[in-house]
Parts: sequence; structure tokens; C-alpha cells
Amino acid sequence: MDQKKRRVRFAPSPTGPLHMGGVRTALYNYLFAKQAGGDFILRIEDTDSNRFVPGAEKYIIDSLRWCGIYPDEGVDAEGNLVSVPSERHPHAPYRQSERKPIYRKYAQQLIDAGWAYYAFDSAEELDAKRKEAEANKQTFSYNHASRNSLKNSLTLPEDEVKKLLETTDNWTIRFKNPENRTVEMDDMIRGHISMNTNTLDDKVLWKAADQLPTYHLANIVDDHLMEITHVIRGEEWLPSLPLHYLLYEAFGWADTQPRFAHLSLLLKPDGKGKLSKRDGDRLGFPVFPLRWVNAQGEVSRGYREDGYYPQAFINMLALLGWNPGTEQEIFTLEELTQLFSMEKVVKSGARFNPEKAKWFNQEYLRMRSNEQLAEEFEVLLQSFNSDRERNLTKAELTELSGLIKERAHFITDFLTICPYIFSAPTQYDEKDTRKFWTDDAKAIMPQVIARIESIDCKYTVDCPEHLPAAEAVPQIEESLTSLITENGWKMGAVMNALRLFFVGQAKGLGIADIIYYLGRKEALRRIRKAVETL
RNA sequence: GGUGGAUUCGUCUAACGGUUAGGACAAAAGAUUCUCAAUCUUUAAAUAGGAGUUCGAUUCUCCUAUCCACUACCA
Repeated sequence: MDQKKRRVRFAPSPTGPLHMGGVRTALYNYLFAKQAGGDFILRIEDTDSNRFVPGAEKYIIDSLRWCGIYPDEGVDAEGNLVSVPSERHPHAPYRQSERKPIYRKYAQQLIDAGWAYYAFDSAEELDAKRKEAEANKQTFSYNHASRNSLKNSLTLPEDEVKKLLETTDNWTIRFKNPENRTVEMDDMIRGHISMNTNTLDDKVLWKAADQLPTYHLANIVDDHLMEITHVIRGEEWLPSLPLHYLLYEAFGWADTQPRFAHLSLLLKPDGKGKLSKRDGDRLGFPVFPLRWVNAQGEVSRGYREDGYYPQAFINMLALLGWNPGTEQEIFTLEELTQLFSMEKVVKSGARFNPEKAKWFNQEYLRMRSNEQLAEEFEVLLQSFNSDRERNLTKAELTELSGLIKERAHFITDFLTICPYIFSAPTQYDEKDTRKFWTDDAKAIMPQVIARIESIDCKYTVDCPEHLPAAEAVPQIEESLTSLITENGWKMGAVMNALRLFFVGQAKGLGIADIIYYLGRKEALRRIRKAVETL
């Protein structure tokens, strides 16, 4: 039995904000590690100095933390990447640019063993070759077929190679793919895959220009050094899996080679292709966990800022491409950790559905206690700092939350569900109101007022003058309903007249709810005012 | 173009080779004394196509189609 501790890593490149697909990859890694009591490591792959984006690394860490994903290794308690080795972080630094000195000797090891060679072709020369091949409807690739006619240490005399190595710095080290060999691979999600090396090209492993390795070298070396047991990454890496297998073999690390799992991509909600930032802008949903402002000042919305709960976000993400085979859809992080299994990860790409994402948040919102919601509501109200008509007490907000939470997807919906709580009736569009303010509605209004006045019920301690107790709401509702029924009035007309008058576009609440929130006196004041003005 | 991967209701997905192909989101209809929201009830909705293997195929094999990824001194 393999008793080795399970160790996985999430290794993003800090080229911008972390995409929700990246969060899903991180999440699956985390779940897979945690269910076996293993380690989840964060490593930053910043070997491309040209694409480095300031702030992206912090963004990645903050995003994971918002989701409740805390790496065991790589990130300290303050949320900074670790650079100095310690007991907790033995493999530091976790930023590849800081591991620069490590890679050259491994590249050299490959050259010495005949698994790699120096290549001196300039980018322009190769570019020209590609263009030329393209013009002839062919594809140029640096491989077994072409490398013997290109400028490299396989074709050039030894002394010239030495001279070029010493006097120039725009050379690279390339992997020398074996000829006509079938690489047999195993993927935890897709099963057996095989590929012939003749279809592969000799990838650059190391660049003299910036003294940095490319992804392939750095990745394999670091995974080995960090004792990674399972590599769970995006499907876009599947084509380079044979190279990675060969690299492990070339280094003589085949016996400790990690197992691989390639996750399918997240697809856009409509049309073709993978989910991109543009889809979010176009269709009105976030593709990033947190808000992000780029160097040009362009703002990308975030799930956090849009009012999503992190629990709902990761729940939604977890089920996009995985499910436990039962009909349960709502899971805590702990449940996900227990139930997750790589065999149940779906092979095909998952189209992202923003509607379902909202639904998840609604489910989580409903699970919150009224007290929690009241607190969130209060924060929200303070952030608006509006000149609202009434200031509600914590107790009122709590009661209110309980009544409207069934109707909301997000805490921000609270504002639109009951705007009459905060604003004067006069601000609503009179045209809309007038439409429902029919003569028969006007005619019956005095009786409605009388009935409201006559309702006798318990009052809350907080505000005995105005607010009936919560349990009185059905009583009020019933009383009004019976009045209307007795007289054969059109309930809809009355309801609409009242509701629209002081609710504007608000939906879903009954008259009794409104009276309850406003207090009886306030409700009556508004109704009288409505009768007078219209 | 080449290589690899994928293909079940509109969407996410379930179904040891044997089910009336199940659930959820979205949609539609009805109820809730017009409407809207919520809720309840109900409805509609799928195995990409074609061959094979098999008593039997959504499931295994092959072909075709479609989609996706890769094809950089990017990750």
C-alpha cells in the first residue's frame, strides 16, 4: 500500500485576476488533498516576466481565502507567499522567479544525458520558417524531422557551440523527443491515453535570454522537489502530458511521478467556446471571484461584490463538473471534502449557467438566520447612507429580514423588495400608480382605512404605537381579506392601488406586510394622502 | 491542417450492459379571491448519426459529424 501523504498543488500564473475556472481547479485540488488528510500547496508560476501583472498574486491568494481555501504550504498567516524555508514551509520559496538558480542545473542534467540540446535559432528565423510552411499549407515544428537541419548543438561543431554559448544569450535548451515512441499515459479522469512522440515538438525548456526555465521544466522540477503526488490541472495541459511523462523519465524520477487528472474547461453560457471575461460583461455576470481593476482602470465585477456568499460560490463551482451521484445539491465545504471523488468528475466541458449560480446563492441566503441577515442588511444600508425616511432598529430589521428573505437571491435584493421602507411615496412614478387607482378603488378606500384602524392586535414592545407584533400579520391580512370578500370588491384593484402607491415597483408583499413594516399610523397616513392626492 | 480530448432534456447532470432514461436550473400551465414575488401542483423536454458485438447497448468497438484544447524562447 502506498502510505505516502497526498500532496497537491495549485500553480497559477500571475498574469491577471484568477478566473472562476481557476478557482474550481484550486477547489478540486483542495478537496482531493483534504479528504485524505493531505497537503494543498500554492505555488506561483511567474517564469514569464513579460506577462507579469502586479497585484495578481495577491488577488489569487485573497480569492482563495475568500472561498475558505487556505493552503497548507506556500502562504503564511498574513496571506503572503513564503520565500524563506521553515518547518511549515520546507520547500520555500514558492514563487518560481525566486527559484531561478535551481533550474539551470536540471536543464544541464538533461543535456548531459542526451535528453536535451542547445538551440541557437532566433525567434525571427523560426517565425519565418513557420510562415513559410503555412504558405505551403504545412506546419513547421521543431522536432525529429527538422532539428537536424536547424542551428543547434546537434548540427553545429562542438567548438562553435561553445563559442555561441559564451558569446551570445539568445539561445535556448530544447527537449529532444525520442523518435517514434508511443507514450502510454494514465489520467485519473480520462483513463488511458497514448500518443506518439513523432507528433510532439521539441519544447523549449530554458531560455538564456532571461535565465529562466519555461513552464514545462519548472513545473516538473518543482513538482518533484515539492513531492507532489497528484497533479490536478486544466484540460489545456493534456497535450503536453507526454512531454511531462518523458521529462520524469529523463530525470530518472519515473518511480515518484505524480498521477495526473485533467479537468474539463468551463464553457460560455451561450454559443461556442470557453468562458471568458467578455461573456461576463456581455451577459451580466462575474467571471472573477473578487472585483478587479486593471492597469487601464477597467473594472471587472466579482462574485463577492455582487453579493454572493463564498459558500454558495464554491458549492456552485464544485457541482460544475462533479457530483456525488445523489440528488443532493447543497453542500458545505466539509461535506464536499468528504464526498469528493475524482472518478465522479465529468469528462466533458461544463457550460456555465448564471441562473443556476443565483439559485445557489438564494438557497444559502434562505439558510441564514434573520439575525445574520439583519446584520448584513444594516451594513448594506449604511453603505448607501441614504436619506431614508425611517431608521429601523435591529429588531425591526430582523423581523423584516425574516419576511423578505424568501423572495431574495441576494442581500442587495432587500432594497428593491421593500423600498417603501426607506423612501417617501411621492417619488414613485405617478403614471404607474394612476393606472391602478380606479374609481372603485377610491370609493372603497374609506372603508379599508376604517378596517385597518379597527384591527385590534398585539403590539411589539419596541414600538407599541405603530408596529403590530409579527404574529398579528396573518390576522391583519385576514381581516382585510374578509372585508373585501364581504363587499364583493375586487381584491386586485384594492391591492394594486395600495401597493403601488407606496411600494412603487415592489413585488410580492401583502398589504399586511406593508402595514406591519410601516406601522399602522404610517400606513394610514399614506393611504389617506393617496386618497387626497388622486 | 496535424495531434489529443469530448458528445444524455435549452443548461448542469444521474442511470454495475437490463429503469416508464431520474433529479436540479430555466420554460409553460393551474392554484394561491387581477398582476408580480414566493410557495404548491402539473406539463413539456434528451441518449449526435450510422454500423457492429450482444438475448439485450445511453453504457463496449469502429466510422462519420460536431464541439473543445493544444500546435510560442505563454502559462
